[in-house]
Amino acid sequence: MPGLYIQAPGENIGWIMKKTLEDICSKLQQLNYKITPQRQAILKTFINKISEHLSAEEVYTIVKEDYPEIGLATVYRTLDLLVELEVLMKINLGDNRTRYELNQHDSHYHHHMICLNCGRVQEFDHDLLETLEKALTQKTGFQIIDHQLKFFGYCSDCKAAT
Amino acid sequence: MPGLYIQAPGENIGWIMKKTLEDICSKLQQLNYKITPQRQAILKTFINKISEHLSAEEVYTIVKEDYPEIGLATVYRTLDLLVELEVLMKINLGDNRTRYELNQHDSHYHHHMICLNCGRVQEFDHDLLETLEKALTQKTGFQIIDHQLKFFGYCSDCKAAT
DNA sequence: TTTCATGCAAAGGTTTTGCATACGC
DNA sequence: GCGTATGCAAAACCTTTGCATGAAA
Repeated sequence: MPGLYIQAPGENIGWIMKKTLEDICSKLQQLNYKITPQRQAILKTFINKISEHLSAEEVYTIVKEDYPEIGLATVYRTLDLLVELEVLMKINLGDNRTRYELNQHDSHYHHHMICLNCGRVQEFDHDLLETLEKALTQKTGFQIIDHQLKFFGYCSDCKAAT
Repeated sequence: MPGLYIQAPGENIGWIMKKTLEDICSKLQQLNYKITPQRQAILKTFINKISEHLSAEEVYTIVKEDYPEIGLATVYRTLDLLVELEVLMKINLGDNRTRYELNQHDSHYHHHMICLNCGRVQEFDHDLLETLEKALTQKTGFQIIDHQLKFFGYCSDCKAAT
């Protein structure tokens, strides 16, 4: 079976299909974007670091290890492009900088739990929201394409420490 | 009955109790913060503009009308203080700037629907999420204090226009 | 060869900070 | 009067842009 498989964090709800580097590159190619080593290096960063929430600066630092001549502007331009192509999505964790994450079309229900004490970000996948979305569409006529859900609170470790 | 009452936007689910300026000022006073005209002016901005999502610059512009000598740094410092005191909460609408909103403890279930076409932000209150939160706490031990939920899609107007 | 992508540096925008002054209590 | 809050200006960040060069197709 083709594709990289990752396990959903937090709980054992099965396996989620992920795009490979080749899939994304052929998408770029079809749209007449060039496959440069910089773009590949940035893509690899996300594919290797799945379920992280990287800022542009963090991507820059990671990519610089393998590709020291890359410029920060290229990182920003590539991230913008990948968001445009829906390969990545922007998220915000409240620290005044945009963060990026692989856009998992297959795991649409992807939420963050942010600990107010230690700052740890956990993920949680759940499809219960589907009911809420249906009710919302019925009542308001708003057609939902995507969502972002953040829970703020205290993680089990911090709760235990008090 | 004391308190300012506002109607929940989007649908007619009743009236929600809101904090008055006096309530918040007495909270400041109790914590030994000084009641300055600048702080009052900023608070009034949020109380008068309920259900808006103001950036620091927007607050600055509005307050300047009544209080032209105010500085932008004061606005930032006051907003930080009010977030600290849980009078306001930070939200992010994806436009690279922090926005602030009255923290409605009583209407905990407060979500945003952001139109990908026209950028309109509607609000939606719903308590269905309670079930999801309970399931999440049971499974992960994460104690939820607050949440932010964003739906991205197309509002009824934009959907009709296509 | 043509066109697009890159790197650098500068500029733009938002948010924070240092410090002397002003003001609430 | 004491101690905090303010205004101003500068600095610190994050992000975008212009332009000459370099590399992909």
